[in-house]
Amino acid sequence: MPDGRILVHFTEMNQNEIEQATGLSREVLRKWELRYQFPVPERGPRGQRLYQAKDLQKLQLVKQLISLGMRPSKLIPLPLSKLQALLASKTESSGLCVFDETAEKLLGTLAPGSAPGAVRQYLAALIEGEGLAQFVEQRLPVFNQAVGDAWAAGRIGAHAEHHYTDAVLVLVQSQLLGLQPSELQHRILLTTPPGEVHGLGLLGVQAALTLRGADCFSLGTQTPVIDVVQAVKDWDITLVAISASVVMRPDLARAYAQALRRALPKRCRLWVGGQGFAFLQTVPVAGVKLLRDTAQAVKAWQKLTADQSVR
Amino acid sequence: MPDGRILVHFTEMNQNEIEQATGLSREVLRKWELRYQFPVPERGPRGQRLYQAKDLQKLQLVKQLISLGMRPSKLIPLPLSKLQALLASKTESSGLCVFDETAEKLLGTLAPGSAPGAVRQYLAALIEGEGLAQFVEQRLPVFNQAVGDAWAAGRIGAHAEHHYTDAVLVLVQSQLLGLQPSELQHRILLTTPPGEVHGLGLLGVQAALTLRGADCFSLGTQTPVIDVVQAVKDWDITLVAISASVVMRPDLARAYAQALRRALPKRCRLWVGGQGFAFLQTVPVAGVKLLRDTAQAVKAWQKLTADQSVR
DNA sequence: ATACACTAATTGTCCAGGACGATCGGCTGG
DNA sequence: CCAGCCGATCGTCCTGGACAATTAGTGTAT
Repeated sequence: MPDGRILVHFTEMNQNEIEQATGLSREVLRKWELRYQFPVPERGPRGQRLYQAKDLQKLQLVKQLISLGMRPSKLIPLPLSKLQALLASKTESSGLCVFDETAEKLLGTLAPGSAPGAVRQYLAALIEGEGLAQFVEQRLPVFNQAVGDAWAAGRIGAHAEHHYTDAVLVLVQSQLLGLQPSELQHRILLTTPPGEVHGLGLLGVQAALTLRGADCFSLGTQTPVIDVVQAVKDWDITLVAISASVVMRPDLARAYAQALRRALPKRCRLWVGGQGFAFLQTVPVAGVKLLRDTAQAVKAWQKLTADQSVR
Repeated sequence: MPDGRILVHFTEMNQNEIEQATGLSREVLRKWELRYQFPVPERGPRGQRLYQAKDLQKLQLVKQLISLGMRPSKLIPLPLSKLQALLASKTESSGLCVFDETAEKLLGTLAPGSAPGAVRQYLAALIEGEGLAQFVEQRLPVFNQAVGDAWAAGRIGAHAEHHYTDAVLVLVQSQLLGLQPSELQHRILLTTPPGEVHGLGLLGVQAALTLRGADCFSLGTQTPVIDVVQAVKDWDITLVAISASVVMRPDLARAYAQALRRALPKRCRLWVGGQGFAFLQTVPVAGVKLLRDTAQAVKAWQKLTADQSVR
């Protein structure tokens, strides 16, 4: 039985590693060090910062709380225990934690100590039982939220989240393989902005639309504007769908949407979705359609195809 | 018919965009500007650098040539045409360009102007015809190389490469779905270092080993050391396989391997492969096994299981 | 008391210029 | 022809400062 807390093997990490582990840039960490005296790293022989593994957890907690709307200056002076308490109260109060029996079972298959193949088995059984459409539109959004929350709350590790992602991807994609598009007036291109590694939201849309006969092509995650544009020109794409999760910084998401809209041909539609684009609801960008969830995407797709058939 | 060269829509990009499009960091670009007077960006109202789209191609070319072993100071002063000529001669002379009829056909399905679904159809037919094992071990390495070269030579766009990756991933993964592991003495964890986005090499190994009864789990790409360690503890992994492509910087690859070896339990084996780890052949790291290709991985796996059965 | 405008503090990003270690290339002597 | 040395190259990290954008706080008018 692993105890899940054996990180003490290496006590020092250079800023490259800390950047990868926390998602906080060098520059931000340096400013924090100057302004709040945390984290104060050791120094190597040439004066390089050597961050200590013991600071890692606090940094991760602080980052999560910031993404929940709190301010760095209030958070960083707090001790670890306070931060954990804060996070717990925040995740509960915000109604984010969904109470769903199926989702709870899923989290059980991801919890430390469970077999690594359990998730896939569980998901496969679920798809088998209720069908892909039901799974993609009803279950998947709840599951994704639940897994994200469980990770944020520390209930499951980052590796478990990746493992869940992998399982969903494999299962859903293989189900989609056999389907033939019936609606040939549109070609849909799907991807996420650079920096956004979460592709599951997109997968949900792809599955839902493919089930309704759409002709979808995925570029995977993190496609620069310029490559999206190339693909659109090359393949005569008529609809681009972009997804971004909460972890995407809103200003970067907005910049991406604007740059893309500017660079795409006018006749190509641009749909964006996911919590990373939620801000568009208050401040829309011309020519960019915001979709709150998979269901809305399906609706929009049905409307689109209906309109075009009439003509 | 798209002409593939319509990038003039937006002429200025901030350093965030240029970083994503070229893969060159802010700092490197600034040093180049100081040392070689290229690229010299426009400046925004606050003095920020606004890189021009016209410099993009040259930067990409220079980067490719550097990765082929040339020096920046020799390359950057050259005009675009010289760089293109250099790249052409380099890719030809280095024997990298494989002459393989099947690979040529594959590239045909990826070339500008061809239908976006063609790759998947072609690959599916190939797998159907010759079986997964043959495809994974014989075709895939050649294909990956060919696609990578074609991208480097500008024959296909970055989007086409992503599309190829997506197609292979979906097809192979769905084929693997039905297989049950028969060799239960080892659990294998597969991933790539942070910064390495190419997961196809790994997929090849995963497929080859799964076909031989191994129990493989993929964490996707770009897993920080700390998360790999967590997964190993959590799931009682006994073998970790890491892959890195040419684009991975050797020093970072080495640092990753060393950090991982240090942090992993002793009883957990560590295998690395791909061109990104080729340098290990001359300067090995203790406790890290280098595998040149999928075939060698298969061999090592067979040896491992044979040894263990004897006991 | 509530709404609103306006000022002050916070915070992330960018800039300039410098230092340094690792690597590369060429030169020299054997 | 080759090993070893030395200078040039090149990417990374450092410091310290400026600034815009956002947020928080204060005061005023209705």
